[in-house]
Amino acid sequence: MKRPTQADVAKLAGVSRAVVSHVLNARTDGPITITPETRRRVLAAMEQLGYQPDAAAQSLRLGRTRSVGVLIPDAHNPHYWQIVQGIESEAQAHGYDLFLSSTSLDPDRELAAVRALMRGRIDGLILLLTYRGLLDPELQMLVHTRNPLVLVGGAPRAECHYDVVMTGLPDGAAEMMRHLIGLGHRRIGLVYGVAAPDLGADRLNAYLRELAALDEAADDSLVMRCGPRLEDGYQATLSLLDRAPRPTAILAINDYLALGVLRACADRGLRVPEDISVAGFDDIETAPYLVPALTTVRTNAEEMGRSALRLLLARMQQPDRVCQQVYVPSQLVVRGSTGPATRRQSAEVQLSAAA
Amino acid sequence: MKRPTQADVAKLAGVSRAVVSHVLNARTDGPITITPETRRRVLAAMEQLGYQPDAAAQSLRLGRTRSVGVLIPDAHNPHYWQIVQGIESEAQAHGYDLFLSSTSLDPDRELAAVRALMRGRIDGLILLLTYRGLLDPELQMLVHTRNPLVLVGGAPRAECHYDVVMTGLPDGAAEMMRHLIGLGHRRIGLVYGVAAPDLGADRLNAYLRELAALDEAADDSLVMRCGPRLEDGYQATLSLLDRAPRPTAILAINDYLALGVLRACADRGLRVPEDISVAGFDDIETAPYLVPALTTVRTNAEEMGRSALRLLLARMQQPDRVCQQVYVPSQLVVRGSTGPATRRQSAEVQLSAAA
DNA sequence: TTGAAAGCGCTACCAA
DNA sequence: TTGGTAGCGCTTTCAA
Repeated sequence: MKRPTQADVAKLAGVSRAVVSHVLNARTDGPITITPETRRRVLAAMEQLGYQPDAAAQSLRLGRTRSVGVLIPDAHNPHYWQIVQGIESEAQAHGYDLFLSSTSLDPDRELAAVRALMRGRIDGLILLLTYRGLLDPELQMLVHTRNPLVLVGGAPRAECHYDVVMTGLPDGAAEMMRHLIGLGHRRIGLVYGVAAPDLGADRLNAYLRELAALDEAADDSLVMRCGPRLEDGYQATLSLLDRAPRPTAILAINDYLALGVLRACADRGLRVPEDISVAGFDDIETAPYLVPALTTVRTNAEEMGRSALRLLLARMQQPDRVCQQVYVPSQLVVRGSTGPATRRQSAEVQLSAAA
Repeated sequence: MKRPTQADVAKLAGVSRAVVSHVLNARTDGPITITPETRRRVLAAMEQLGYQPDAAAQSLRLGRTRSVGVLIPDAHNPHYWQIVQGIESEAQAHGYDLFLSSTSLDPDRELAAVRALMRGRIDGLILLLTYRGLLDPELQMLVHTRNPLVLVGGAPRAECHYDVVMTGLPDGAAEMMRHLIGLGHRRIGLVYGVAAPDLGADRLNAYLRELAALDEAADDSLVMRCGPRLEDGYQATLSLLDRAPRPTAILAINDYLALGVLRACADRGLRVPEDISVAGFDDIETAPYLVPALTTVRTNAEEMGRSALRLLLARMQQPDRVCQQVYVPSQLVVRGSTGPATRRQSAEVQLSAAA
């Protein structure tokens, strides 16, 4: 009841194991030639036995596994799943399998994934976002030992130590701020719900810069730092809404948290966008179907995933090539959740402040 | 610049390769004993060289990989990701890695995953939902060749050929129907958006049964069959809403599609739940944060995932054990998206029918 | 208490 | 055109 091996196939077909291997790998390019008849017999024998080459033996022999690992930081946010999907489809297209591991920014889990790489379990690793636990020195060590590695979503940096897929979020966030400011919003809250302090730095910086461009004295008092869970975003928004004067617009660090923001606004009896504007980042698949449809910055998650895998494959084929930073642009998508800051809205704010 | 092997460690520590292996596997149970001093030297050598055992060699030798595969049918629906998360966390807890593959019910991709199992790439396979491509005979063949296999979400069946995690959706769907009927709804639409005809059979049957209990002459004219995409659900709902008389409630086959339903209602100017009630299935994480919060049937996705992995592990340890069907109960969760079918609502229906 | 060696299944080099 | 065979890195049995 054991799995059949090449030897079994060879015996049944009346040839040597080497021939079976050659037939299997279609080694007709070099000096090897197999009689069509022999070939047919071998294939028939494989079919009859239900033979499948053993992956472990192949990996051991060839020194590669045809599989890549992916590490995601937050298994709840659908945005990451979208990136994984891009990676997965591209991997499948190239005949690679995907190892998936989720860390909640847990250094132990990250280390486990890195070890999987170093144990030859996977041929390369894709990290979504930058990690606290996996600091630059460790990453550089990996690269130094010539382990293929791609970072997705890292900020662009002067020195390039490993391949990176960058988002256009910094530009997109600036565009978003100008959109809101253009609508007359001045008190714009930011629900900064991230698992690690600098995971949304790109958007935070754009937010602060655009506000400062408007008013030298702008501060970050409307930035609500909170955790990455939906409930965190919800609670953060509630306390933002209870400020006086109340913000006229709220920006969530991503679309996922924007759901919590919308809920909080509803619970305070505020209509979106008439009473308050709400927007997010990522353009998750459900964003256009929300009521109201969510204004956001599209980051093209699937494309990022595909780019990451392509980068990884290129690195695997050519370990010494100069490292690359691929830029996947983002763009503002205006939908129904943002609208003008009206006079009436300001009046309401005065009232609630007085109350 | 190659990875260090046990031989390198042995040489550096001045012992034989066998000793390294023993130290590595903490083989202190049997007749083997290693001097603490030797042990220390070996560990130091491993540390110094950054030694990691080679996974392929271990798999080849041991005949197992400590990894399991998961096949998901629809990478868009967040419900499946929730199940994957449950599988992943349980797998991690048991030291197993996870191979992920998504098929859009594509038989080729399913076959590829099954082959991965048969090639010894993974120790076991978890299939989310039943498949068109992978019909019973094939599955039984797999089981017959003693390949560990678990199905998640299959309907309960009399003969049990493989381990299954069942949902309580049939009961939950009946409960949901009684909830709507109790609110006075009679014309209840069903947006049946599935990738394969019978993937929602449990809910469809409950729907039809409860309607028939109410009115012998009930038919399925309010069942809108459509694809599994958000846009499909949206379009299906639009045509449902344009019926006269219009349904007073719409049930989506899952929460994901319910988003499309909510959007369609909004686009037709209908308020939920005042003008029309909407509900779904699964209780995806965002369901309580939608506006209005979604009434649904909770299926406990993470628990299903964890159960599936436990079942798989048990099967792997004991290939001959009698096959099991684990039941993960579901329960109705009433939130804001469902409300009474009011008289006014009926009047409106008349009006729109007349118009 | 430690070492030698077989062999897991495969690929690829070399000889015939 | 086909067959013999070394060896990938590891575990484990047996001998010393």
